[in-house]
Amino acid sequence: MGRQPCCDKVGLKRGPWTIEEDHKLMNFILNNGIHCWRMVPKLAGLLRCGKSCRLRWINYLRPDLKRGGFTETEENQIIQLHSRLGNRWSKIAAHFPGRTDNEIKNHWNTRIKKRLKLLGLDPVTHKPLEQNENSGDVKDEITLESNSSKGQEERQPEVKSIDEDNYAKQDFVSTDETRNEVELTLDETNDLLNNYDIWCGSLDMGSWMNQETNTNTSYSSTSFSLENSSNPSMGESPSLQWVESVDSMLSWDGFNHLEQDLFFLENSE
DNA sequence: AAAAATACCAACCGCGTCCCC
DNA sequence: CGGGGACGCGGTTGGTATTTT
Repeated sequence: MGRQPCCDKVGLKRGPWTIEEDHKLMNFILNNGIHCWRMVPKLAGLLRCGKSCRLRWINYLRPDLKRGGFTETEENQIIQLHSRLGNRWSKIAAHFPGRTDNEIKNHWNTRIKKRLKLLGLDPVTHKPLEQNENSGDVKDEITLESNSSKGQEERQPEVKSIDEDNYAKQDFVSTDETRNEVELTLDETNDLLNNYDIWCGSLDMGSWMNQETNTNTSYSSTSFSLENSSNPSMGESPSLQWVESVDSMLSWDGFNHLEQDLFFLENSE
C-alpha cells in the first residue's frame, strides 16, 4: 500500500527559502510554538509543506544553532562517535549541542571522510584500508591536506581503532583538553538551560527541545546571528528585518535578555 | 580572464517508526 | 490489534562558491 504524501504538493513552493519565508516561519514558531508541523505552514501563511518548514527550522532558524566550522576537537569526537554509532547522524548530533544532524552529515561526507581515507582508514569501518588501495602517495596527500587546511587543523586527528567498552567508559572525552572543554560547555549549558527552559515553557516549545538533544543541549552564547550567517541560496546575505518580538530574540548575546523577551511574549498572547 | 573542476551545504525524497484512533 | 497520519532520519541531489588549470 502506497504511502500518502505528507502534504498536498500542488501549489507548494520548493527550493531555497526567502527571507520573507524565514521571517514568517520564525515569527510564527517563536510566538506559537510547534504542535503539528503539518499545520505550521498553513497557520504561518507559507506555501511550503510541513516537512520543509521543519527542516528549515531545525537546520537553519533554530535560535540555539551553533554556527561556524567544526573544531578539531569536534571532528575527533565525530570520528569516534561514528566508529561506535555508524551513520546515525541524529545520535551523533545529540552529542554536539547546537549542531544539526544534517550539518554533521555534510561535514562527514565532505571533509572527514576524505581525511580518514588519506590517513589510510576506511571511513565506514574505521579500520586500515587494504594495502593496495592506499599504496600511493598517502603521506604526500596528508601533507598537502594539512597545508591546505583552514587553520583549524594543525595536527591530524587522533584516529585510533575504538575499543567499544573503553569508549563507553570514557564516552567521547578522550583527552584532558577535551574534557575541560566539554565541562566548560556543560557549565555554560546549565546556566543557559535555566533561562531557556523558561522560554520553552512559555512558548510551549518544550516538546521539540526535549526530543533527542534534551540532555545535551547547550545554548551557545555566540551561536545565533542571522545577519552574520551566510546563506548561499540567498546570495547577497542581506540583513534580516524582523518584527520587534523576533528582533529582540535574535539579537541576543546569549540569552541574557531572555526574561524581558519572555515577559513581552507572554503579555502579547 | 575564462573555463573546468572541485568543494560545500541547503534542501528534497522516501522509508521507518511512533502514536493515536 | 491494525490502519493510517505525522514525524524523524539518512541518503541523495542540485545549486552556488571557490579553486585550479
